[in-house]
Amino acid sequence: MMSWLRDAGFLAALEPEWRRELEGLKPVHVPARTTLFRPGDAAQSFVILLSGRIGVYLTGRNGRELLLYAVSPGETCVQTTLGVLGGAPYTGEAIAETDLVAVMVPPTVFERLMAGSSSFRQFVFRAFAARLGDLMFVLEQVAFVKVEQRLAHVLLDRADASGEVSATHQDLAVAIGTAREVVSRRLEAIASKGWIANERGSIRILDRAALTKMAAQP
Amino acid sequence: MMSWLRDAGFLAALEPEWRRELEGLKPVHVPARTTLFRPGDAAQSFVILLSGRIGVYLTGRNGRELLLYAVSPGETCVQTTLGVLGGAPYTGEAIAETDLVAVMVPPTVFERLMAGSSSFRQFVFRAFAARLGDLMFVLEQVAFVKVEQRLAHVLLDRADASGEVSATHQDLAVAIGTAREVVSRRLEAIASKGWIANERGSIRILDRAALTKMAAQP
DNA sequence: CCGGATCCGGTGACTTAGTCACCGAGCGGC
DNA sequence: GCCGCTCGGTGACTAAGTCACCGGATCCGG
Repeated sequence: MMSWLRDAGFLAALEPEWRRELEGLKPVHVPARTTLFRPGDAAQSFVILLSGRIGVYLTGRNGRELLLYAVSPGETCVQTTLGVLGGAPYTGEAIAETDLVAVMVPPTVFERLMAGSSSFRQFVFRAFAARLGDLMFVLEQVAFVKVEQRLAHVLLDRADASGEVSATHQDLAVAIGTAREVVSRRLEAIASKGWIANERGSIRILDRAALTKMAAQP
Repeated sequence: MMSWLRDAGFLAALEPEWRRELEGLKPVHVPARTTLFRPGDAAQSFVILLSGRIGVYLTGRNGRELLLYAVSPGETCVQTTLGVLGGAPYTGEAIAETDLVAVMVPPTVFERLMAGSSSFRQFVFRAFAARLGDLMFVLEQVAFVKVEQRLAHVLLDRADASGEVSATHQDLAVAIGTAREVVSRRLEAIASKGWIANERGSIRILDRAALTKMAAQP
């Protein structure tokens, strides 16, 4: 049987003596829509995602939600790690958006790897830096950028090759941190300029260039 | 001559053989109001603050600023670390708010300590976790909490024993991520209820209990 | 001690965003 | 076909942010 680590490209530089340590761990499967962590949970392991996608959300007291970042294969859910190693409780809510395959690295193994492998340390720090960057981006958007620009940005970001964005207004509202009604009204305004077309459950982009300009402008 | 490390309580658990490594580093002095890092800077070392205070700010394209967190003695400026170790550019702006004394740990020494000392690793991870927590708090406040509540919160947070808050409206606006005019108007509204008194450059809290309730309510 | 530059705060008018309450159309399952 | 749910639309209102401008307080150099 092939090792998952051999298939995954992201730890290719790992020293051979440490490869074995990781290869011994068996990947776990998780069905879509599972809630992986809730605020206040104490995390138990360092998670490396092999396939699927995890969404990490922040929920306000008013019930509104905000997408913090998505975890893709080869990445790790940093907040859980900090929970284990820094003693902090989990502040976001992680939801499996597809079926998942992931490796759970227990604290003892993690500690050995951090002590022994400089390339593992680099992997971990890069992951931290990337997540912190994601968070800073979201913060900047929410604090300083207008809804219309954030909306244009997320539409471009989520569009497939044909310009189709399959997301409900509610999904988009969570992605940019606003209310559903606001998204509905803005989308209508943009549609009236002929740059997009609204359908039930999806949006079709008609003028990518116009949206790009809209996302960039002050 | 005493070692700075002996005076500082925060790395007391560090193994003796690694203490020497850190004690050899000479603390540097930095005058107040120095800009330590700007967005895009590549950080060169792991910074441990011995005395003074550093403010880390995010600046939007519209010129508005937002206080991300403050670094106190015994803490580290995490973003610079991630810059060194994760290869990410610096996203915030760090300003010395008082005269500073700090130890700059060069990457080579940092790498040795991370490899060899489990208590140093713990120190670093706790620092990361704390900062990530700060960031999540700010994000939640900005995304979901009303200005009036954020304002009450920051006033209580910054008041001295006698209830005096020495900060301009602009300072408060940056602390809660809004515009100066908005702070002025809200403060006036709160003052008209008799809970605070506005003076030039400072606010006196008259009714702590009322503010506390205001900060908590949905 | 004076004059100007700068900092601090106040204000009106307006735009943008968020909230609340409610409705109706589309869609899926039985 | 009917029920119940998701999805989106709307009006009315409040909260927040923006812009332009003003006047008083302070500070500093001469």
